[in-house]
Amino acid sequence: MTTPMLAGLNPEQLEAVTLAHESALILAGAGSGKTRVLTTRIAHLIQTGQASPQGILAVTFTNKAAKEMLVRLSAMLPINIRGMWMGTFHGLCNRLLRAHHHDAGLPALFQILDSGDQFAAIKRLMKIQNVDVEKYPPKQVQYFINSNKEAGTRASQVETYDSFTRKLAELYAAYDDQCNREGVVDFAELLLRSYELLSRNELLREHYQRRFKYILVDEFQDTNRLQYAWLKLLAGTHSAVFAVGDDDQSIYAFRGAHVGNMRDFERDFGILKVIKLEQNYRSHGNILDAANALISQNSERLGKNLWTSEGSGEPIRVYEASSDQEEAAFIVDEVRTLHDNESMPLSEMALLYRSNAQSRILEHTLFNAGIPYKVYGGLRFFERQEIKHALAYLRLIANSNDDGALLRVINFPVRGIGNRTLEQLQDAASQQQISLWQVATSGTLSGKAATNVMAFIRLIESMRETCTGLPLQEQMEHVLEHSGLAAHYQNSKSEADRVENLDELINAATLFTNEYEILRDSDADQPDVLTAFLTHASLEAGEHQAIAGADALQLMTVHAAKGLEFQSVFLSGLEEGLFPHEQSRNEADGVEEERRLMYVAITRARRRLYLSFAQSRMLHGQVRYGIASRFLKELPTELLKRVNSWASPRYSEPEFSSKPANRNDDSPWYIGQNVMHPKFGAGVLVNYEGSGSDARVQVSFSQSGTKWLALEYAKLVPA
DNA sequence: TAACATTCCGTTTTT
DNA sequence: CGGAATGTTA
Repeated sequence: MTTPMLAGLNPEQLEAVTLAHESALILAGAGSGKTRVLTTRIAHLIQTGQASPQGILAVTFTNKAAKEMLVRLSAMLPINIRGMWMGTFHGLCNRLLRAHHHDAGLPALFQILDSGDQFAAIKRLMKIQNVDVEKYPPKQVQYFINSNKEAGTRASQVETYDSFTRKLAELYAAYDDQCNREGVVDFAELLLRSYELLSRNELLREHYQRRFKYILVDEFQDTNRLQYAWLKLLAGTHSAVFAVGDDDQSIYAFRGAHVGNMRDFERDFGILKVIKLEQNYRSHGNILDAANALISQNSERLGKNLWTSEGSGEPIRVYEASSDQEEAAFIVDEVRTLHDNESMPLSEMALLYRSNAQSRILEHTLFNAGIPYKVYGGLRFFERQEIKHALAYLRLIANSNDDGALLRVINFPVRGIGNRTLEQLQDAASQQQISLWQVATSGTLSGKAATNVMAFIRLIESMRETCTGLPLQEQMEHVLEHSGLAAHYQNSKSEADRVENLDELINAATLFTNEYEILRDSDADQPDVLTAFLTHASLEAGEHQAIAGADALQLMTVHAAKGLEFQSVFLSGLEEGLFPHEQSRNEADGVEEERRLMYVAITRARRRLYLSFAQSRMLHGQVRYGIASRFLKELPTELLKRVNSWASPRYSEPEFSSKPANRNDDSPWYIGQNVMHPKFGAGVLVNYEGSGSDARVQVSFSQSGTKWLALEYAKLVPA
């Protein structure tokens, strides 16, 4: 009685999909069909009548993952999935808080601050309170607030042991007051508020506990403590929680992810059996063997070994470059060869690096070679200045107490409202503990400033009046036109792309409205379309790169590559200090997290993997000399193949000396060596070529620049 | 208020 | 070195 839906699942996948009403931990290795298992289980539960769509809550970490699940699910199930709660933690918390905003102590139209908005709000608060930003960097205050919220700690509960932490706790309290006055919540607040709502309100809690018989969690290793507590609360004692994750791919500890949640889950939910998905459908054997060998060096693993039914494939290619430039040149050459001779699409190749700074030289080299490439990780659509400005007008229409929105646009475009006017407004506002809007409308100001401010107030009010009841895209057009934003950007010649983005924003509004109407039909208690759109803008900031289409090489950090796969992967900068990053050495389990990151990088490759490192690299405007990453030495040598053109045969056995490699065993010269020349003085050896009597070395002299010298003739001595 | 100069800083990042 | 953020001047 196997349904077609279950056909093709391997035994472990099948076991996971068809589990009865019990909580389970699914250890899903990279490329093991995790998303398929999740979606098939949901479909199976519904199809067999074990659950109705409204009895299911599925939570993911990113919007992308949520969307993918939704798409796959609707392809599997003919029926509408209305009533099912599927989304990110933040999205679901938002939904809960909208539905019960009164019980949660929030205004119906509360707005959501993204991290940038939050940062601005904190800086604003500190300025009003005259806090020394040298002593209390706003970034640190933000981190303090967020990590406390993620630990479930309110300002009043923070343990303070000195004047410094007391001040931080004080700022935390003041910040929360400010948010409450303005009717805004930050990301962490969405979760904490939602957690507190459920924990305080027994009726509500029991209602949802009864409703969600089945809870499914994706990327469980990335959950933080608050998210886990939220899940536990929601699950109660009767829900079956299906947690899917991979402890070996936990790479977000630095932002609060707590892998320990996996062990806690086993304990707290009395998990009897952990299902391991270890068959990999992505990579060839050599790549998996390398990944397994590497990750086995970590302690504290739940334990898992990937395998494939496919062959071992090609060896992993290792390239040792003399410099970052040469490394880039090698990669570009190789990319071109793969593309031209083996007709591999550029989009099937990824160029990965540990830190964003590394992309510059790679981009530069690619650009000069005329190879199309696409870098992931820039500004996202809804984070752009012009978009934020436009949305600020809409936010003010929805909620005029949003001081952050008001400050962003009260004088943009310029309306003759300068700093001194704003200071007057701010002083009065903090004095009376009311919003800037309330001060502005109360007639405290006088003179020309008052006239200008009143004109602004009237502008917003007239916009609000006109927009009420209009379709979203018409509201957007009206606001862009009457705020003067459109004209402002049209008049500026250097900002043509901003005009395009604003047009795109109108487009986005139209698209959003169409999708939202369908959703609203199925669920009546959804907010109005404007609030929903503003929420969407905060919670889903959009793609990192707007321009899609043309075949292009994919450039990104290893973090950004998680979840993706490519035919060929180039992993660059495998040097101690860079990967593993030197800062990771000070952190508890820092190197283990870096190793997991390396594991993620390796397992992105389907067929071909290149690992490269450079003996010298330009960093912070200075040449730095590095040695091969320890991670290279942790890979079995029989899986590797050195591909340096100059490598002498004896180096085909990979060997990464702790000292930068000599070319000849009998040569005293190595890259990075300090040398002395009778005429040019002190310098550093940066490159070499040839051998024997033809050997030449490149030396960077501190006084006389960089020169090539024939070793046989130059009177060079080690220094 | 905008253009220009200066200073600071430098892992990874989604919501 | 290069950018972002802050400070200074016309």
